[in-house]
Amino acid sequence: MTMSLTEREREVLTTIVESHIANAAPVSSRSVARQSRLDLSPASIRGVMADLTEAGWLEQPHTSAGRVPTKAAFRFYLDDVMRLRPLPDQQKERIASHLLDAGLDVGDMLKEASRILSGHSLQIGVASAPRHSHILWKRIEFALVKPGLVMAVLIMQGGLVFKRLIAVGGDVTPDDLVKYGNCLNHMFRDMTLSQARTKLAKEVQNAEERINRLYFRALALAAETFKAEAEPEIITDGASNALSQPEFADLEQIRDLLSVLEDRSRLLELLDKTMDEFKTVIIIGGEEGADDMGALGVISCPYGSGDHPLGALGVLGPLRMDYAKLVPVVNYTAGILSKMLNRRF
Amino acid sequence: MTMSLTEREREVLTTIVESHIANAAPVSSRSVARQSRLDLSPASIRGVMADLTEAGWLEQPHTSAGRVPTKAAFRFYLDDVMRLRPLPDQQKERIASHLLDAGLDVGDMLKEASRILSGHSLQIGVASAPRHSHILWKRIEFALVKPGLVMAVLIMQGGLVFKRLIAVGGDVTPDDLVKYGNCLNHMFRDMTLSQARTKLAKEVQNAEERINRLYFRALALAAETFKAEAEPEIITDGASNALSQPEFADLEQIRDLLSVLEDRSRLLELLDKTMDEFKTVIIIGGEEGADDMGALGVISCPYGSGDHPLGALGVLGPLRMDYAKLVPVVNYTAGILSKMLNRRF
DNA sequence: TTTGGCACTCTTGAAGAAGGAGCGCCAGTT
DNA sequence: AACTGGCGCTCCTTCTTCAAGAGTGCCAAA
Repeated sequence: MTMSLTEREREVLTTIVESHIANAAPVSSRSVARQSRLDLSPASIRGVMADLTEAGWLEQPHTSAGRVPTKAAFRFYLDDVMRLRPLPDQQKERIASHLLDAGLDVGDMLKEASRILSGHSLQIGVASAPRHSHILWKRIEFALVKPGLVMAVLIMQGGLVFKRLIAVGGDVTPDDLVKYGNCLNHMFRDMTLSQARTKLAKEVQNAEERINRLYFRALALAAETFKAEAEPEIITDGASNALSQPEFADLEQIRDLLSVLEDRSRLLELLDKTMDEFKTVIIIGGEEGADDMGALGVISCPYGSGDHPLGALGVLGPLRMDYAKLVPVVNYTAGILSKMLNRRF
Repeated sequence: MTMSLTEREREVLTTIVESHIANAAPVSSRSVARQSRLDLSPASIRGVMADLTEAGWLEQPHTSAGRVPTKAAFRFYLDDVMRLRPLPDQQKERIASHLLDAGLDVGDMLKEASRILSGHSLQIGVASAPRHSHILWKRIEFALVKPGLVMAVLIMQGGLVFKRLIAVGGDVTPDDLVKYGNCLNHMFRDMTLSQARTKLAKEVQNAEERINRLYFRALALAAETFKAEAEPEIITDGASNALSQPEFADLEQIRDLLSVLEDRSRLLELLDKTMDEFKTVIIIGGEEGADDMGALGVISCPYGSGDHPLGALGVLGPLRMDYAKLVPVVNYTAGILSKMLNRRF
């Protein structure tokens, strides 16, 4: 399976993968003979297919069926063979105009993006909100909702907002709050939220109330603000239309899909993978860290401002997706989204 | 079907509905004879069942199968017969403690509530965020994110927050913003958002920039804030565990469910029904305005502060649910949630 | 009015038969 | 040595048949 393929094997394997992607069915030697550039009879193809099967690139559902590509074959196809089909201008325009209509709010943009992705793929569109590990602290403000109850509003890069209610002593005045805010803003401005969280934890340990009461109080407020688990916000769209795909005739598959869809934190991990590399990544079920996601695949691409990524978006579907078409769709959508975010600074 | 039932028919129909709820299968005359209080032979029961079938209360999947209750029968059972089973104290405690752990944020509470509901029902838990038509304006604040970009934060009753980015002229100063805020707060305080929206529309028409520039500018900002469609925020949980229910062996049913689940605005309409009446309501697929939701049912109960409802929560599942158990669960959860919200004022 | 009995219908599962798709292998051809 | 046509084999799929079982509908007797 690691051994290299002859030119002929390459061609056969590629043909099989593409045919399977197009038809969702096992591929026979006859149809390979017809479709491939090779000018060989089915009998000759059969020989090649037998070799490929033995080497782990193909599988036979049963003795007299055609062959189905294994995950390894998909990986090979994705990495070594696939030529992306450039996105027609018309589609680009449609994507861009829909996305631009979504408004200024990042949440709305992401919703629209996953709707677009699901529409173009007939699969499931997914997107992760800007991650705390990548987004910068701009300003925190506190507002006294009523005596003893403070609303903390953390404004981040790009106008992203995180809010939280905090119970405090009844003696806190609006003036105090302004001071606390200033203090914290001075300390954390332009850190990522994760950095801020770490620094905060250290400072809280060291600070002593007696020495600097203001400082101490401010830290306590910030700590409360951060108390909430960084909620893994993931937006998805199109689960019901994905069910029309033939692979989901099987209940087991549906269950896999829904459980992936509901376990947001797992989905988040997948999307995060892209961000480390800052490029489009395709993850196949069963591979490195993506076990327990059955025969599903994810195309995921980070979006962000200029040189650093904020979150990721992509398409979730069965292994058998039209990657050559969808990767450019995902890329383009991520690109437009990034531009929109950048323009706001 | 509108004609009234004899005592005997009532008893038979009730037995059939309950048996079908418990077993998810057609009910035979034999089992009715065994289960019902009536001391009759299967043959006699058969007569009654034939009558009920003719009158539209029962259906036969095929000639020699037992009978299945129609939607009308469910409606009859729910309205006239069902005795709610009181919730054991132990479960009450579990629900309350989970909900209390969720924190101060309304969004978190609702997430936890729908998780609880799905856990207790093995169906899908749903909840709608406080509706704009029912929630009161407390205070709006504007913050200048950078020149030309304003963040509007609308604080509502109970610390609920709605935020929005607005592009403005570059000459707006923080001082201006404070003034605008004061002006608007004075005008709209303690109105519901819907009322505020209506009033706003009127004022904008009448106001003339020349006469009162401040006033005009403030209104314009508020109008921008409200521009976003009141996004129908619906929280759901448990879609994948609901698939273990026998009714979802059928692909068609699954598709129904997922499409209801994805069309948030339709789901919202359903939940809104409850709020008008301010009591627990059970809606059955195909009934008044709930067509196109197939053979699904919703139990929904409003939550809110004291005398006026804010939103609703409940359980979504197949027609065949254990309503007698679940209605109290939903009620109790809504009650606790309401208490938690009230305590914050 | 109720009930036991019986014929009838329809589902379900198993078992077989026919048809077809596709492979493996081999012997003959290029 | 590489390729190919041909043939037998395997396995899936569909259809049919058959028997068993569940449940009804109806009738005649209690």
